[in-house]
Amino acid sequence: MPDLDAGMLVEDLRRAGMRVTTPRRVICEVIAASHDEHLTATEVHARAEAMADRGIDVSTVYRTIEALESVGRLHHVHLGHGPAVLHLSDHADHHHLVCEQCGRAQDIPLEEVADLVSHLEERYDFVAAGVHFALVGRCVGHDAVPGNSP
Amino acid sequence: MPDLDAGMLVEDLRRAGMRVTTPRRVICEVIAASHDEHLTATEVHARAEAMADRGIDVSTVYRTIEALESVGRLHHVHLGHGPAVLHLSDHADHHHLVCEQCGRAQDIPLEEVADLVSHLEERYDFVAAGVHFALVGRCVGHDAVPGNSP
DNA sequence: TTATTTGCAAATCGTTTGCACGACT
DNA sequence: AGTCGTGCAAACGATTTGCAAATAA
Repeated sequence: MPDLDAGMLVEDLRRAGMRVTTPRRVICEVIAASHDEHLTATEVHARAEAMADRGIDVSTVYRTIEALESVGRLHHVHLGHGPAVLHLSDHADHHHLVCEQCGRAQDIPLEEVADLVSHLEERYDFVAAGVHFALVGRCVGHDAVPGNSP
Repeated sequence: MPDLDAGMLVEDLRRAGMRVTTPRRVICEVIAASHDEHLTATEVHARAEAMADRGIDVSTVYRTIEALESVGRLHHVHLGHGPAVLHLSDHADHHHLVCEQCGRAQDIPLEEVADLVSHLEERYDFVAAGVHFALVGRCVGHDAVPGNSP
């Protein structure tokens, strides 16, 4: 099941004239299997190394991510502080509520913000990128008066 | 005119039991004078050094930013890729449209998103932090079909 | 005086790059 | 065969930290 998607990613690379190598295949596998998780490059790297017999370099992961992005299959977003997280374009059916305390990102469906986004695009001559929307705050568990941090 | 705000920042630090030093005074000066610009820590550092007679270390800038944040006077947000940008809390009357091409951030007034935000807060048990809202995309000049980057 | 801050230098984290070797097509 | 991708190591920018000397309270 995850294999199907990985194949599509790989195909897209090939179609774009790029080469299909073992590291790339593995990385596509990992990314395809992640579905709507919010993996970071480092996490992809870890899983790829775990999955492959041979070691894979982080730079290769970044370069493959770049390749997949150039083909329009993938996006990376900087939610809140930490590292960037990846999203498959076809899973880009949500936005994020990011907790600045625990860093967790809760997904919110597209429709919730669709009206606002199209309004803003029209009003400000702007083209929103798929998943690149984040509202930062605190989830209830971490609710606190701003400025009263421990 | 910028002096007034700087004084308030400094006062808040003092009130919180923190010490008021020359570097801090200068940094507050710079931040207060920046109003609704989106300064990065590095830019604050540059301006502070330019303004002071003595050199000021970046780490001092970061620590002062942290101090001002702990007092609730300041926030820093990661808009798009690059470094974090600062916002005075009382200038937190806007959100951002961030162009992923040129990195520029256009302000959008609070009211534009107020309804959505309160809706999301209610629906998802979430407390939004003032300015921490960013919609990433491309401004018209940089409009392009995703995946067709040069 | 005495706890805080400072500056400096070094460490960290995420990401990028140069380069010679190895592998797709 | 020739180009493109790889690993490695080193460079990078942003941010953080340890520590001894300087300073506000």
